[in-house]
Amino acid sequence: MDQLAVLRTSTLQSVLEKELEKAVLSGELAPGGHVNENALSGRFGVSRGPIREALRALEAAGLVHSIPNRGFFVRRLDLEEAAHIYDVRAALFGLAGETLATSATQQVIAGLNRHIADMERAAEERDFDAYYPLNLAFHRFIIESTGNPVLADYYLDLVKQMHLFRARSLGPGGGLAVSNAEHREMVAAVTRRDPLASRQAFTNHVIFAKRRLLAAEQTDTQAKGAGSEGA
Amino acid sequence: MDQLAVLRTSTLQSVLEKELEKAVLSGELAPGGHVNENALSGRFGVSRGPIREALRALEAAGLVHSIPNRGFFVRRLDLEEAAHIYDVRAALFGLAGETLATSATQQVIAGLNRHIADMERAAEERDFDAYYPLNLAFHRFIIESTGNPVLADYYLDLVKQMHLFRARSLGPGGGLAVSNAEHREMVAAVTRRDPLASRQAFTNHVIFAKRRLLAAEQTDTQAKGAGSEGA
DNA sequence: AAATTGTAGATTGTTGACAATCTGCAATCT
DNA sequence: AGATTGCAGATTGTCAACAATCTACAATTT
Repeated sequence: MDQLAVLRTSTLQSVLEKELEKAVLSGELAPGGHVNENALSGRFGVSRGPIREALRALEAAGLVHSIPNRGFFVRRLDLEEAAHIYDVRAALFGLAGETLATSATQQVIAGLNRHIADMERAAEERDFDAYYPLNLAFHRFIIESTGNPVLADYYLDLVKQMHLFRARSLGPGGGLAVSNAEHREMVAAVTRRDPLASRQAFTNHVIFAKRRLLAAEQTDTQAKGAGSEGA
Repeated sequence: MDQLAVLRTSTLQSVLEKELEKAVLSGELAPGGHVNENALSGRFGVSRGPIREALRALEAAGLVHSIPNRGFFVRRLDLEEAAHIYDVRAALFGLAGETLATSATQQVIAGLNRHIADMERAAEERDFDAYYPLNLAFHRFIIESTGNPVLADYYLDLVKQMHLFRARSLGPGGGLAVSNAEHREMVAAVTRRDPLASRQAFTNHVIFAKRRLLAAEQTDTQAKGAGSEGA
């Protein structure tokens, strides 16, 4: 029974798309780099047709772009584009906050608190490797709890695109404890059933992340050449 | 010189995509209907390969969807999906309003007023056929004046998807004078350089349109239920 | 007569091949 | 020497054909 459902959704096309997306997001296909159709064709054991279809889909998702007669290239984000993405993300996340404050079930609120507890534990233990995926899961849980698939699709798309930015500045160096304080304020507003405050808290959470990125980038370009950050 | 630039961007792929999009949005390919690849192949004089690539792009844009071994179908929106789209559109339009209030040049503000004047003239003359494209142009001008291409892309995409909703309820019957009052409030807030009020006015403009649609749909289904209930 | 099975036609999914274009390098010219 | 031209290899854009799958209708069975 389950196998049938899997087969019906897990078609070659969707598998290819996921696989190519993984290759792009993992950095295996370097940002700005050229995508060789033949190489992919050989690697996945399919002809170029399906590969090109999958690449068209990734193009629409903003992960690659194509130049006529030159082929596909992995998209590379500069700081300006990253800032634009953050602004749109902030607006969408604000909508998520407003929506949750008006319509979240007790179950969802419990879920939010559970996620926060997980993250706080990781933060206390200084477990940076664990924190990042937890944070991602938290955002994903939020956006999918809104019950608005359009919102979820667009938001997750933006998060994906963000991975194409050269520096992952928001990673370990970012504000870990800061972030958690923001998280608590978000959940508090939702629990309080205050749509306006919730929207603001959710929007701010992304805007603050944007500012942290811009600030880090600023100091980075000032001291260009010195990558003294502990990797 | 200009010709070269045209050739460089106007590739077969992009032309096909635009042409297919037009066919979908004009209703020539009926919502919910099956898309026959062979027919399109013959009609445009190209093989199925490029057609399928273009369809994959339209799929990512939410205009068609595919079912394995059955092919592509023109997407059909139900009321719930339309409502979700409106909510996201409202959030994005709100961001546009906030952005314009903080960073619009005098030139942009002049442009806004010019658009509004055009629409008011059409409204006074009860020229409904002229009003609709003017309104579209107004929205397009706004979203492109923000200087945020990510925002513009996503917003225009949502507007496109909206065309797939069965009823164009917001057309002539909608609030024409009402809409214009909202427009004036939007531009006033931008001119006043009030980001908060501007965001609210822009968001409301879309939310009110959503409510008008829902209300129209409500009375529509009531009337249907009272009458003959067959199809 | 209703349901089931089988078959023919149509449609999609995928492939391999060919023409057009681009890239990099060597040979040529000023 | 430096710049230009021409060629060879690689890569993309497109096509036509084949296999797999689906749909619709007729024949068969109960």
